[in-house]
Amino acid sequence: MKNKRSRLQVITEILRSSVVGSQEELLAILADRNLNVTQATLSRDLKVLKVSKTPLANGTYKYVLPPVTKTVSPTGNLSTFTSHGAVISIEFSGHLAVMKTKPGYASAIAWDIDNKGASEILGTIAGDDTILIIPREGVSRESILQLMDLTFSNKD
Amino acid sequence: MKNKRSRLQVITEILRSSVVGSQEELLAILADRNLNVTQATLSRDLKVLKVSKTPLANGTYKYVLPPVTKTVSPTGNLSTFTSHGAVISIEFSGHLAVMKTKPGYASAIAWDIDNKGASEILGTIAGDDTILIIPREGVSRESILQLMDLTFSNKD
DNA sequence: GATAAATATGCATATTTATAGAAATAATAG
DNA sequence: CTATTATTTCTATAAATATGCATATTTATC
Repeated sequence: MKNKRSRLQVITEILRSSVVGSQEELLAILADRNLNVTQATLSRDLKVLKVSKTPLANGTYKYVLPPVTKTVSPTGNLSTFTSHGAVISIEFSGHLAVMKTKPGYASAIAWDIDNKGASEILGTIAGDDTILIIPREGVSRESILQLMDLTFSNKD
Repeated sequence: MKNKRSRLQVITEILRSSVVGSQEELLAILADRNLNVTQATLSRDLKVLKVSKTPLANGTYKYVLPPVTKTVSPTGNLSTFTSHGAVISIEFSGHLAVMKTKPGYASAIAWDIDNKGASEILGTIAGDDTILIIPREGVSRESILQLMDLTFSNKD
């Protein structure tokens, strides 16, 4: 159907922001948003999204999205920092991105990021091997990754 | 029974070393090792172990163990600092935590936090007396506090 | 356009997983 | 030891999830 892509998007948003313990539950939430599908479809959606069901400390369950860690493999057009292999990973939490680098590299790489002059990025803060990247509002994770010349290599 | 502990141990070993796609399957493997339990018990075991079922790229499923939280390094772990009063406070804003320390301590403590290898924490960035702690998505404030060997003095 | 191929969905149902008791086993107190 | 209490496990079953197949919808090809 036309709306599969957007449904998957909505599902990830829901799972990112709330604790959902069963497909029935998620089904209801989707229905609230006028997304009416059956449990069968949902099961398949979750499979596509690689969402896993995991037990929580409080005795309940939660459907969790796969980590958005992209282990780094540079695209054709290499920036200096990715080609040096100094960037280890980038992962998101909320609208923030955290980039891990080799020890000592963070400041240098952060400088590079800042000096791309990309409007998508509001600013960076670097420690020794960690950079906090603060995107502007409304900037997607994908576009940040693209900006960093990173491609996905999600693993199991 | 007396062998619950060891059974859980065996289960983790199995799950660590092979791809198991259903409880029935795991059940059979356990039976091979003369560990005869019912699926009901297994379901509870997996719940205790916080094992999650996640879709694989090849269209099948796999039971995966939770990320290992590394045990503490011999010297200077976090509780040393917290118990000696170098950590002044920790407070949350959104999903971020900000820890205040005695002047000059921040980097050292941040290093300790990083080196706990806790999967709950995406990264830290330290100044002189302030540490920004970025938890992974979906990680509760409580679990961050626990991780820091801190207890609550108030609400949420 | 028409038609073929590919993709997505629902229905019905099989399969899988979780849980409420009851029963068994172990631990503890007197 | 015996009674009491707590754990662990099982049986039976409920609840949740996955999937085969038929149908609808979209996309590609002519």
